Amino acid sequence: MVRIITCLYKTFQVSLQPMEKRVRVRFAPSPTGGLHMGGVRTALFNYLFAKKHGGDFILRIEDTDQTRFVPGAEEYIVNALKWCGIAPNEGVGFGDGPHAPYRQSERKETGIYKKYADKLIESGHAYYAFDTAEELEEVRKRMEAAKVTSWQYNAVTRQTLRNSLTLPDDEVKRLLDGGEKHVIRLKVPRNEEIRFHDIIRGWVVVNSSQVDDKVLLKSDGMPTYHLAHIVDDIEMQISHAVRGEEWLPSAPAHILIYRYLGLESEMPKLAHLPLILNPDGNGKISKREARFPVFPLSWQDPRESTPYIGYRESGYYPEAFVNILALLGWNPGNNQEIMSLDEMAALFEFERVNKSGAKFDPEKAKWFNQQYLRKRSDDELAEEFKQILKQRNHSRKDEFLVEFCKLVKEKVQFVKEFWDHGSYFFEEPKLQVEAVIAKKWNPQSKELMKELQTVLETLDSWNTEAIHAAFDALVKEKGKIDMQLLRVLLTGAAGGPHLFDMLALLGKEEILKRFATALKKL
RNA sequence: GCUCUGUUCUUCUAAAUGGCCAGGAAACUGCACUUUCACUGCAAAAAUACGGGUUCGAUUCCCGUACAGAGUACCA
Repeated sequence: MVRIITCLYKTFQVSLQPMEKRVRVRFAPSPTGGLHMGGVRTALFNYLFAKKHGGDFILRIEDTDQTRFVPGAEEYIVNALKWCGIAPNEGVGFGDGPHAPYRQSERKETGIYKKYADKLIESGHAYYAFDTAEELEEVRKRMEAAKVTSWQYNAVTRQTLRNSLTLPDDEVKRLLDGGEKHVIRLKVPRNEEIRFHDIIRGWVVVNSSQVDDKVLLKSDGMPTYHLAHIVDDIEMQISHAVRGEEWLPSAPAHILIYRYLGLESEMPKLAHLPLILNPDGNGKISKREARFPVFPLSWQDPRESTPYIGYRESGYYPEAFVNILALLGWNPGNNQEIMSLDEMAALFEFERVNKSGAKFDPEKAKWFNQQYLRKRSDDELAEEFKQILKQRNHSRKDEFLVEFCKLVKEKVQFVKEFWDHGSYFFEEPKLQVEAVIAKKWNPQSKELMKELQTVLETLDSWNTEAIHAAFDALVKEKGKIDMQLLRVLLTGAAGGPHLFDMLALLGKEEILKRFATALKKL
């Protein structure tokens, strides 16, 4: 009877977990390069979830692979999260906290991972393996030649390899004492059904025959991800492990580790996020081929010569960037698309995260930025545009810039585009004989323009209404004046803001000067 | 190859535990407003991968096929 109850309990353990556990989530990247948008989204979902439940959001650096360490990557990650406005409240770069250190390489020094690995050895759920990486490589090659497609170190094959399960005890002891290089592997049962629940995907069942005897502790003494993240999640009292879909296949191994450690009841709930896919073609986003930014901030890989441009440098607002990311795989259930972090957090839940991967649409991303740009006041935009103007060695009075932004605002998606759409407000227009002029320029229109010039010259007050009135009066007297021709003459552009507004802003002196040069040139 | 996970308009997606003409957004097209471009408004077009079941009824449940993604390391 007790057995049955225990068995039932084990089966439903996950769902019987107390719900009151404080929400503590972590983002745990490895510093192997710049953090790309997929990683940022994982961080974002963690952040939103923590925020919604008033929990903690932790940044842990998983730097257990010394060979892949990239200088600057960690700092980049910290800066990226800050720029996005989703700063963790605990962890590397964010003031640490009660569970310091938060870098696995430093945590390793405390012996914590070894302790857990030894525990598994003691309970008979892990063993020492002395096969070198080269030897195993050799085996794999041989098996491949023999048409065995995926050879694994597992319940069957470990019986023919050099490990503490096949070697005599005294031999094992001798090797260990002699400092022989070895790893510690998880002893995965041969044929056992492993069930686990994912908040996003529901129940997943995998047979243990599909999971290999994962290395837990490497020969250099470092833990692998599999061991390290579990130890840390337990030690840091993580309530929900939120990570990318690429971890789903190894989740069964993780369940086993928790189970063998006797920690299944303390195991964090799992949520595997869908991937962000490339807009054209298939597959995940590749930083090399993408025709849109992949990184939040520009990233210069020390191993490569050309930097990758970031969203920030492309002119995206962090609010827009984060908003785009949030809606890739999640939606609030209503039709709202533009949301602040606070609004998103209030609405966020994993149950509303999609199971399938989402293709990223760069065009819609721009639209998002445009929405946020429009929310800015003309004053704010002027302030932002001032920087860009400065780079071009121009400056204007604030009042001019505010008015300029007001006129051009509706045409742009990015602040930097103010320049593209209105450079002629700051520089002399380039008067090329383009199609418009070629078609419309003749002695008659030239005469009209001259007349207009004279009329404007005598104008006392210079504002939209006065210019408009003067213009109308002239049209009444002399006939129709081609607005587009006039525009091209004065700006060099075929389109733009309302003509009279533009004249008013540019000022009488400047307009008359432009009339003069245009008439002289043509 | 094997394992796992997916599959609603071109794209992101909605439609609590099966039930009104499958909804919204981006893009595209048209119209209106602008003596321009844009903005805005309106309109149009556009989907349940395929084949079987279960059911009075399936986007929703089950099976198969196809396609896609991920994993298959002493990497994370």
